[in-house]
Amino acid sequence: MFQIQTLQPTHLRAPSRHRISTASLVSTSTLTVPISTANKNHSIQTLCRKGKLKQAIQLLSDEDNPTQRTYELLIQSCAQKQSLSDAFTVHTSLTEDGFDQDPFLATKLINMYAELGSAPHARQVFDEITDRTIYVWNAIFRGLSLLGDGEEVLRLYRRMNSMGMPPDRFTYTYVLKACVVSGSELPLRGKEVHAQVLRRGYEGYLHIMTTLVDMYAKFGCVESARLVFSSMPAKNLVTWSAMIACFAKNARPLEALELFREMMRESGDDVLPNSVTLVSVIQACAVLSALEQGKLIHGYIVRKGLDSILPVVNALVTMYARCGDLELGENVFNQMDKRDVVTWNSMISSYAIHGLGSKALAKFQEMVKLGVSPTPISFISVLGACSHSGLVDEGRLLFDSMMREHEILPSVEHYACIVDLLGRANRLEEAARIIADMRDEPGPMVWGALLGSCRIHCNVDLAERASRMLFELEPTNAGNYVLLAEIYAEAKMWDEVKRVKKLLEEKGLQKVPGCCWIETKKRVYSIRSVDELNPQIELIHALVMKLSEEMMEQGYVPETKAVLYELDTEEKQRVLLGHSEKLAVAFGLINCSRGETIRISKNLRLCEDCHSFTKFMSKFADREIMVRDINRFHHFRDGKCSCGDYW
DNA sequence: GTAGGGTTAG
Repeated sequence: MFQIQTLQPTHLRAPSRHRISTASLVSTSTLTVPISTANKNHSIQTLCRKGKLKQAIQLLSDEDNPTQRTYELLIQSCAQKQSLSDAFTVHTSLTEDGFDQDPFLATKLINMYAELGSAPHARQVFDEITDRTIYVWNAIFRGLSLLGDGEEVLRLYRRMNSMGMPPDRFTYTYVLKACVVSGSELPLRGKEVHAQVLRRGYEGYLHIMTTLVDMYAKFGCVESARLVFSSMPAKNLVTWSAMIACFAKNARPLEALELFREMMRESGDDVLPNSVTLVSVIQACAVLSALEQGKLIHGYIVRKGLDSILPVVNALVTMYARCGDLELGENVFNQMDKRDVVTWNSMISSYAIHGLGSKALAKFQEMVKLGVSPTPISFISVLGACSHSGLVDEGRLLFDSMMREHEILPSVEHYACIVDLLGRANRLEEAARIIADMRDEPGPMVWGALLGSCRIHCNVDLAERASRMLFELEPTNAGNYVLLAEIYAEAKMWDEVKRVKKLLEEKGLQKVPGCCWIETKKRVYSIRSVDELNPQIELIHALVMKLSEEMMEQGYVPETKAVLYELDTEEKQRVLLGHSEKLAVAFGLINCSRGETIRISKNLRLCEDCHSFTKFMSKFADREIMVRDINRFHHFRDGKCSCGDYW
C-alpha cells in the first residue's frame, strides 16, 4: 500500500525561520548586501517562469517569507517539470511556512499532484484542509477523474451533497467525466447527475450539456446523447463535434456524415469544423469505406491548412487503408514531414488489414531502427498482421521480444493476438497451452480469440471449453453464442445448436444483424437483409437469386455450414442468399459504373459462403470487388481473393 | 483560480 507518510519529508530541510541565511547575502566586490524579501520572492518567481525550478527551490530555502504567489508559481513549475521529489520539497516548505490551510494553495497542490499522477497525495491535501471551498472540491473531482478513480469522485460528490455544499457549473463537468471513467453500472449514475443538472437549472450551460452528450456517447447511449444534443437551443463547434464523434464511434457512421453536413449547412460560417471535428468525420468515412467522401474531406483539410496536424493525418492514413486504397494511405504517410508512433502504428495496421504481413513487419522494424519506441498498440497491430498472413513464427518471435527488447509487458490484448495467430494456423493446442500459462486471468478477449479459431477449424471440444468461460465472463454477448452454435451446426450437432439458440432466447439476446455499406456516385448506402426502406430491395433479391443460379451452373457450390437451422440444402441456400453482403454485391453491380471497383464494408466477419460467392462473382461478372469485414480486407479479382482464403 | 469534442488496435 502507498505510504502517505512520505508526503511531508520534514528532514528535507530545516524549518526556515530558524535558518541562518547564507545565500541571501550577495557578494559584491567590496561588501556583502542582504537581498530584500520582496526581491527574493521576485527572483524565485522569475526562475519559475523561466523553468529553472531547481534554482528557484534553492533560493526558496533561504527565503524567510515566501508569498502565496511564490508558492503558486513553484507548484505550477513542479507540475510542468513532472518532478514529484521537487513537489515534496515545495509542499514541505509551504507547510512549514504556515500555508497548509490556504484553500487557494491547496487547490493548486491537488491539481499538481493529479498532474504528477499521485492520487494519494492529492487526496491527503484534500483530507487535511478544513476550509474546503468549491475550488478545493472541484480540484479533487478533477484530479481523481483524471487519474481514473471515478468511483471515489462519486462517493465524495455524495458526501459534498450531504454536507450541503452546492455544486457549481464546473463541478458537473468533472462529475460527469467521473461517471465515464469509472465504467461499471454507470449510465445510471450519469443519469442521476443529469437529472440534478436539470433540477438545479444548469441546462443552459454549454460546457455541461456538451459533457453530457459526450458522457452518453462514451456509454454507447446514442439516443440519449442525441436527445441532449437536440434539446440544446444553442450549440457551438465543440457540441457539434461531440455529437459527430458519438455517431462515428458507435457504429452509426452515416449519421455522423449527415450531421456534419447539417452543421456545415445550418451554421454556415459561424461554426467551421476544426481538426477535432474532421478527425471524427474521417473516421466515419473509414468505417463506411467511403473513399470518395474521404477524398473530399481530405481536399478540404488541405485547403484549410490542417494537413500538418498529426491526429488528422494519422486518421487519413487509416481512412485510405480502410477504404481499400492502401496506396493513397502510403502516399500520405510518405509525404509527412513529421511522424509520431501513432503514424507508424496506423501504417502497420493498414498493412495488417490488407493481409500484407511482411510489409507490416518491415515497417515495424524500420520504426524501431529510427528510434521510435513501439507502444503496446504497435504490437497489437504487427501481431495482427502476422496473424492475417500466417506468419506464425515471426509473430511468436515478436511476442517474445516485447519484454526482452522493449520492456512492454504483454497484456490480455497481446495474448489474444498470439492465441489468434496460433489458432488460425490450426495450432490450437499450443494456443490453449499459452492461455493455461498466463499469469493474469485470460479474460473474454483471449477466450474469444480461441473460440474464433475453433470456429475456423471446427474444434468442438476446445470451443466448448472456451465458450463456458465466455458465457460466464460476458453473459450478454450474443456473438459468443452464435459462434458456438455455428460450430455445432458445422459438426451437425443439431440438438446442441438448439440448446444454444434457446440459451440466447432465454437471455433475450439477438444475433447482431449483418449490415453492409457501399458507396457509389459519392453517396453511401446501407444494406440489410430486411430493409423496407431500400426502394431497390426486391430487385436486388431477385438479382442475387438469378446470379446464384447462373453461377451454380458454372460450378459455384454454396457453403451451407454457416446456417444455424436444420434444413435441407435448398432451404439453407435460400437463407444464405439473404446475407447482406450478397445484396450489397448485387447493389454494386446494378449501381456502380463498369470498371469501377465495388467497395463494400461490413459490420461482421464475412461468412464462408459470401466469401466464395463473391470470389466466384468477381470472375463471373468480371468486376473487382473489395469487401472489408470486421477484421480485414478481401480484394476479389478474377475468381481469387487477396486473403488467400486465410482469414 | 477550475470546464466540453479528436489520432493507432480490439
